[in-house]
Amino acid sequence: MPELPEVEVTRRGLMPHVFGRHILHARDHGQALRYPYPDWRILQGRKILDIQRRAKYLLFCLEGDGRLVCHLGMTGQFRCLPSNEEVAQHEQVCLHLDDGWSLRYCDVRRFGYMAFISESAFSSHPWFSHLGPEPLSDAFTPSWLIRCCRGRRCSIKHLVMDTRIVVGVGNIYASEALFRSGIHPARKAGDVGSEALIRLHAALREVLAEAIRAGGSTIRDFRRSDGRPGYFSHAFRVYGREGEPCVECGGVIQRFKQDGRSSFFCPSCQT
DNA sequence: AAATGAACCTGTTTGC
DNA sequence: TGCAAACAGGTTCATT
Repeated sequence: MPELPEVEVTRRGLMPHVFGRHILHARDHGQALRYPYPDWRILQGRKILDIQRRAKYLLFCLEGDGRLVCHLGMTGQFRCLPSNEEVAQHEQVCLHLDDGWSLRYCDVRRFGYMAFISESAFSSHPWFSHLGPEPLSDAFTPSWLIRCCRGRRCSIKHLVMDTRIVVGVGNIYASEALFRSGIHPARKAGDVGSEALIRLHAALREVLAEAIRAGGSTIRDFRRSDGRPGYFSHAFRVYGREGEPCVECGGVIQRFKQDGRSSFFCPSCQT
């Protein structure tokens, strides 16, 4: 489900609830996520100093050493509920806080995962050691994107979804950014000219930033931590719009299968 | 090196 | 109406 904007919106929504709170205790409800759970005892009594985001990971930074790292997979979401409220639908993990509220991790498909990672192990951890730049940071530059594309025969869509190139871009925002920059998703990355790549670089930042401002995209499952949906799905120009008219030229948006998932594009605006 | 497919799960939508 | 197939926003692993 969640691409960078949805994870960032979740992070911002959770911050006021958890900042400075101590974790009384944490537990799971027995159903496994993608990987085994951490030993919850390590969180007991710890103070939450910050929530950071790297790529699509949420990082709960704790007083003392280490962070609780969470990935939402396809359908994961965090909710804040009063501790005396019963287990939420599809709730997998509950962190009880010291103010009578608790943080519930809910995940229908259970593709998400969590781990406790100490500071010393963090940067060399396989989930983090090969990640490319954050798309909204200064580290992500047009020239970096151009260099990454040089000589590459994979499709441009595949390339922008490769976390070694740039993080946080999934199927929706890749499609939207390629539309905005007028590039066909199946074009070979090495064949895309630098002017188009400069447009793509700008479009990626634009579309991600706009989506964060709109509270993310809710297609079906995504909810912010307060339960509200995200509104960016109304701003989709190609994603999920097969057969509908292009907002630019009035042509018909098409869909095709690429890397096992749907790609949407306008055949006259994207070449 | 790079492309493809399967796997992890459940729920919803689509088509016959 | 009922049932089966297809599909869903992510990542990793194995196979061509």
